[in-house]
This record gives sequence, C-alpha cells and structure tokens, in this order.
Amino acid sequence: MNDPPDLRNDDDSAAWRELTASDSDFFDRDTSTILSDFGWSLDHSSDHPRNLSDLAPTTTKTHPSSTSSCSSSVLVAVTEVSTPTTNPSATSSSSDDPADNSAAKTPPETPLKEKKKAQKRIRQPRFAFMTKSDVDNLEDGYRWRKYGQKAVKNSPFPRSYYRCTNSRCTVKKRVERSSEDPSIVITTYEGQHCHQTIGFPRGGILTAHDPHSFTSHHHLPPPLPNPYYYQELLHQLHRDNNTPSPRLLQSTTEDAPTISNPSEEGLLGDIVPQTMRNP
DNA sequence: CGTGTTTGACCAGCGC
DNA sequence: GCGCTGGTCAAACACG
Repeated sequence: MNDPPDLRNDDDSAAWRELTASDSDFFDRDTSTILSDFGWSLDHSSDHPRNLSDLAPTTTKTHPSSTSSCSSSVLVAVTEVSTPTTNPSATSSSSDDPADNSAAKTPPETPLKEKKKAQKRIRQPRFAFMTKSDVDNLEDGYRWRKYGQKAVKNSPFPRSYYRCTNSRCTVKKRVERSSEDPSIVITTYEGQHCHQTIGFPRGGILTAHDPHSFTSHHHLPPPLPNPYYYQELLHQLHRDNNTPSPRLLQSTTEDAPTISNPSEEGLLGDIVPQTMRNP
C-alpha cells in the first residue's frame, strides 16, 4: 500500500485522484498557460532546464534500475482548489507587505481576528511530488524559509513547512517523508510564485545540458520538478507509451488520495521503479 | 548583523 | 460541545 498520509489529510477541500485522459487536457494546454496558472516562469532565458531530458535524464521510465536514494523517481499529484477572493498572493497584494504586516501584527485583537478570518480557508492550487531522495529539501530554484514543523499522525516523520523567502511571494510548500517508504519525499507546493527562480543557489546554476548534473551528485537531488517538467514528462510518456490515461494525479476530494497505487502498471509503473513500489 | 531554523503555543476546521 | 489534528506564529537560537 502506498498511501501518503499527507495527501489525504491535508487537503481538506480537495483530495486526490488519478488523472484521466480527459484530465490530461490540463497538461495538454499551452505550456505557458499552465505555467502561468502556477506562477512558474517560462522565461526562455532563465536558468531552469526546460526539456524533460534536461530536467530528469535519469527518469526511471527508462532507467528502472536507478533506484538510488537520489534517483529522480517522481510521482505527481496536482490539485486545483478554488481560491477565494481574499487571498493575498492571488491578488498579488502580498500579506507580507509592511503595511499588511502592521495590520496583521496590530495588538488589538479584533482587526487581527478579522484579518485571519478573512484569510482562512484560502487554498492555492497545489502540486504534490513524490521524489525518491535522501534529502528533504529539494532544490527547485527558489529559496525557502522554514516556518514550522509538525509531527504527522500515522507517520514517524515530521512534516516541515516552508515559505518562499520572496517577501511578495506567498507560495508555500510542505515536505514530509512517506511513512511507507522513508526514502520517498513528498513535497506539496501551494500557491503561485510571483517572481522568477533564483537558480539553484547552493549548487550554482545547474546546467541543463549536462545529463549527469543530477545523477552524478549523490547529495544533489534533481531540482524539484515544476509543472513544465511534468507536462514534458506527460507528453513524452504519452509518446512512448500507448498509455491511454497518464497517471498524473490530481486532487479532487478530500478522502480520495489516490496519489499512487504503485502496484498498478502503466505510466506510473514506468515512473516508479519496481523497487520503490515494492520495498 | 542579517538570514534561516527550531520549537512551543496558539488557532481554526472537522468529525464524533 | 469537545477533542483531535493540521497549519501558522513568533520568540529564541544558530550560523556565516
């Protein structure tokens, strides 16, 4: 069984299901549209690798044996959640603005409570990635500041909460390890970046043309894939497989977190190495 | 000194 | 209504 607790428990307004062929239309849209939906820049002069082969040269699809702790095995879950109007990031009015902060930190309780009330239940579109890696915080081109950590029910591993360090950006991500397979890191992104990546600060800019950029560095996992990555992945798998329904995963309801059913074959079977499916 | 992490407390939502 | 849980805050701390 592979039942990431995160993907079930977290999505109070959305849960996860496998994408059907029709769902894949989401990914068949124009790339820039998809990216803009999630705030990922498509600046062709940016430092982000953009080709699947560049991003994940060791995609387990073709390298099922690459089951090292830093392999780029990835499962994807996508969730789109309605975003009420008061979302600071959605309106790009950034709650991190000094003015906003002063309001939020105002001692009087009523404004604070009202503000919190206005902001509650705000959910951004989410991506969840399952990445086989021995490091928790995967490089994705953005800088993150940890703002919390919680023990997760039914999991021995804590969940970490990160926020984009860009003061105008309210994108968050959660990182936790799968209780089923500790080598699997479940990363959930929420929100849209309102800025571009900063490259890969700690390792320098990864060169997209070096097919060994990810595989030869056991301590450097692949940059965390962005939606573009998965669209490419999807398309490539579509071409290579006769898979009728790509198993990208999308959240729809709270209690249907079928982020993965690793025992199933098909696309997922290609994405997830056998050893990962059967620990 | 600036930036990021740790960690306990707090709050809201949800199920019973 | 109550308790549980997830998510966030914020002060203290660590580090370069």
